[in-house]
Amino acid sequence: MDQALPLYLGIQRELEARIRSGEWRPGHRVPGEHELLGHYGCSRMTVNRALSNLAAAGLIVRRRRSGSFVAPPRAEETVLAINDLKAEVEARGQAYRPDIRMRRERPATATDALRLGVAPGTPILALTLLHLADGEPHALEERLINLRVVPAAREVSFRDLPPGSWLLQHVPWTEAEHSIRAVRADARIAGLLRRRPGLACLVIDRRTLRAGAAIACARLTYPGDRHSFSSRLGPP
Amino acid sequence: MDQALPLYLGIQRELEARIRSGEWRPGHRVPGEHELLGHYGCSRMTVNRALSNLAAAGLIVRRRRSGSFVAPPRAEETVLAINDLKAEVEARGQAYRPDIRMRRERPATATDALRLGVAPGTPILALTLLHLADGEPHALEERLINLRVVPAAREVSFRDLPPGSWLLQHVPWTEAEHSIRAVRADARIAGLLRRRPGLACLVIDRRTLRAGAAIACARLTYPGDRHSFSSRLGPP
DNA sequence: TGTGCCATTATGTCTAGACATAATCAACCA
DNA sequence: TGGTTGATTATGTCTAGACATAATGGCACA
Repeated sequence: MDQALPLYLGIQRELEARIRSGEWRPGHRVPGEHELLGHYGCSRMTVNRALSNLAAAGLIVRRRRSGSFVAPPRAEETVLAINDLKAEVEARGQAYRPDIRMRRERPATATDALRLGVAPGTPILALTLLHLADGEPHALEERLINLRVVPAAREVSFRDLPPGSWLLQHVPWTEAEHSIRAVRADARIAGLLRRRPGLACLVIDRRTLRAGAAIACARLTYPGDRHSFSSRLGPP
Repeated sequence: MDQALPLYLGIQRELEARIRSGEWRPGHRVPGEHELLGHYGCSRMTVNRALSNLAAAGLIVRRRRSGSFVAPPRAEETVLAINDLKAEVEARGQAYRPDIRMRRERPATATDALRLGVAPGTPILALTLLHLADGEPHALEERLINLRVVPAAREVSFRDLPPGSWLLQHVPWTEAEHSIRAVRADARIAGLLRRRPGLACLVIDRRTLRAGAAIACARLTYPGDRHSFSSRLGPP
């Protein structure tokens, strides 16, 4: 009963099941290509593809002359999908509106330079804006854009499309750095978010680069009483 | 000057560069297999591999009869590598010691059942422990283990190997759920972490499952003044 | 007793074909 | 005009070979 499942995928899943179930523990020797092609009666390219995919997924380690072995368990990883904020709010069924509180074009100060990772004096665009969901502050964004890399940002109002979404659509990035931490809202942050000072907030710092050059950075501050990030990992 | 770079990888990188640089925008038609094999003078399997890899990486979308196209930009994703805490502390060059503050075997209460996702009454092991780095509280862990799935946990002291590391090594998981948020430390949490109440803390809830059955869940509370999670995404 | 070299082995890459499948377009017939 | 059919096209999978490469172990030679 061939249910149109490609042969290489069938082999791949069968091996994967044995590893995930714990039947084959880390370090266990996986049958080699010759054993598998004998078992399944297919060509070497086909079992090679199955094994290569498992190796690419980090489930096995392949070594010449020795064979393939179940890889040690990988460190647990959380994948946080951070959509742009417009999509994030609209996904919750709320009306989105950005509220630009500050917009300034200037040479990078020492602080800017440190945050963005450019030389002081580099022309930048600094923005502070509130992301409103049904009129209520959803998050505060403090953004710096490197105008040397993205001069076109000078001409954009960001009144409809927030800078995160705009950049995502106009400037491809190759690397991104993130850091997530918890802080207490100081008076300024609390005022902007219309909360009491001292509220615990989730702060995400993101810096995107292309070919080593900093494109932009953003600090997103979410009121902790309103927000959490969730994710689910594993085979769908 | 062939620097031993496999042909398929060379093609793959060349195409990838054009996409990442923005030269080919989303929706742009990527040269098909026949065009590429004419250009590179290699067989179809080789260019197919390059294109398949790009499709697997989400950079292009392949459609029969139509061709291959640059994929729309993916939503930004943050990958948080959450190592087990012992490794996390030792990576910082500090001495790690777990301090078990509570350990109780009991049928799941209504609260437990909700957190872990099992039926009330299911036998569980509840643990509260402090992860100490050089004697200072690094994080608080409140863990529930489903003894129906992992009965062996009954016999483990967790005094050397904390439960997170033990489970990682002994029970393979297939799915994991995470949620990250910021909260203010209440009196109990603050006392355990030896901080002032009201401190902003990062709270990570993690639930691991195998084949739909809950294995364990953990709530990790990090004092916000000591900790942040970082990650870097992109080609190595 | 080393030490360098060679044969063995398993994986890594690649070729030149093959048939299958899905989507699309155009021609055809009602 | 509208729906059906068939040809075309690009991708998807697969085969049976090939040579390359890295690691290992043993053998021979000094």
